[in-house]
Amino acid sequence: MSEQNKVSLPVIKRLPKYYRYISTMQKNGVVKVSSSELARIMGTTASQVRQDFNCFGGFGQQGIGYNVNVLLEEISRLLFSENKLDTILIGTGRLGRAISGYLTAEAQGYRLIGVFDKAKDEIGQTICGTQIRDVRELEAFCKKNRPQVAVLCVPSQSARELAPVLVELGIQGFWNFSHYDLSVDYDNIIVENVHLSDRLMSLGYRVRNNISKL
Amino acid sequence: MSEQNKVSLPVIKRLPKYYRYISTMQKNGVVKVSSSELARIMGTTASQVRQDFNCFGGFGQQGIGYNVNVLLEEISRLLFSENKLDTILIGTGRLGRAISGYLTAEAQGYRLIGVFDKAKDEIGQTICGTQIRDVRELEAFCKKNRPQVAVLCVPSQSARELAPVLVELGIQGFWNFSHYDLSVDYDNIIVENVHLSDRLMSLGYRVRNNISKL
DNA sequence: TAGATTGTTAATCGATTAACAATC
DNA sequence: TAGATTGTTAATCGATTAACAATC
Repeated sequence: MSEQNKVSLPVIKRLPKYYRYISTMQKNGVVKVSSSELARIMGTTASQVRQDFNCFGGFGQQGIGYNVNVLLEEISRLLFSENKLDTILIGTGRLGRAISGYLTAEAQGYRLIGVFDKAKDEIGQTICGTQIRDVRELEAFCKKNRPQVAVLCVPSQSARELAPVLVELGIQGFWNFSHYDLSVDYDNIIVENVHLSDRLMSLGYRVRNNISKL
Repeated sequence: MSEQNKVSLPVIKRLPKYYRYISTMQKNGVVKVSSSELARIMGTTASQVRQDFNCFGGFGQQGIGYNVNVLLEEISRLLFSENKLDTILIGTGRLGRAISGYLTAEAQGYRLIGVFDKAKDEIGQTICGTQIRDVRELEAFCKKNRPQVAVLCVPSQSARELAPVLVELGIQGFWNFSHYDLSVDYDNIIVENVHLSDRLMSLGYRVRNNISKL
């Protein structure tokens, strides 16, 4: 995979956006699109569109443009995969429940195989068809089922305690909703942080100071 | 406020992180910190810390470092404000409920003044002490109460329909959980997008291609 | 062939990092 | 005064944008 070295994080983070827009186009029966048209719709530049696609070898035809079906197929191939990522979720509070619903019902490329909490009254309940397990079973469960991804919907102190255990158990990627910054303490793991409170704070700053331009 | 022009978006997005770390320090009784120590703890560089703080005029003392109390006070002053932002939330599905709980209980600087849904069986229910209103009352409610921020926890089609109405009603900032890209269609509004599915897709790409480094 | 549009190289822009003078 | 550490200017780095040759 010499592919990956050329691809910067900003490009990777834009892939889902391309996926969204191109999916819609396909649904609407659009057959072909040029980089400039796509850029116009997405609010970016034609240069960026072409640069981005060329990180992965280039999906277009000179003089013609991009075939929507081909484009969607290539981007789907990049983002998804036949072998889904086995995923566990820890913390079944309101947010945890919302996220497990999403993971079960909508998320492509993931399979939610276990849900954990430490609260006695949560354990045993079923959410989205999965029974909530005692977090004390986590280690045994992971050793047996080898999940690759962990979703953390717990307070930051719990996240801090869970992190070394989960890393040790072979978790490669974290979807982190806690305030704890995993990436500061661990180098070789992959983390997507969703620090909701951070986003809300910077929104507030921007609203009060009227900073709209990205 | 000549302050604001010098401050780039990356800096603004880092403010909450500073706030988190410095709050913890204060709780732990730390009195003084240097840019290099703070950088070490936060996983960044001393240069960046000093540059960031100096966007706002500089909070430190040459030769000494930064006083934790002063630092926290200054950053709090930037992020929060005595006059809270009046906020409405639309969409009371699982995610909407989780977010309204968060807005009511934990979020600083915001006041949740209205919650809306279109489903008959949701309307009239109470979540976190707020009664769910019919989305058809939205216009009248906004004209009367003038909220500044709207939280969108609805599907993208609903978001697309709501956006022009809300902008017209004077909403300045959006916390957008839908897949619809508000910022493409509207220029002068402030949007914090939380595209959960996007983040999950890019996490998957990174896990499968083992791209950990930020 | 002429027009269109990509793939790719070059130029620009902005953010991060390094260096250092100011000063506590 | 010497040591430490900021504030601030300069250098570097990386990402975005522009330009253009290749080619359908």
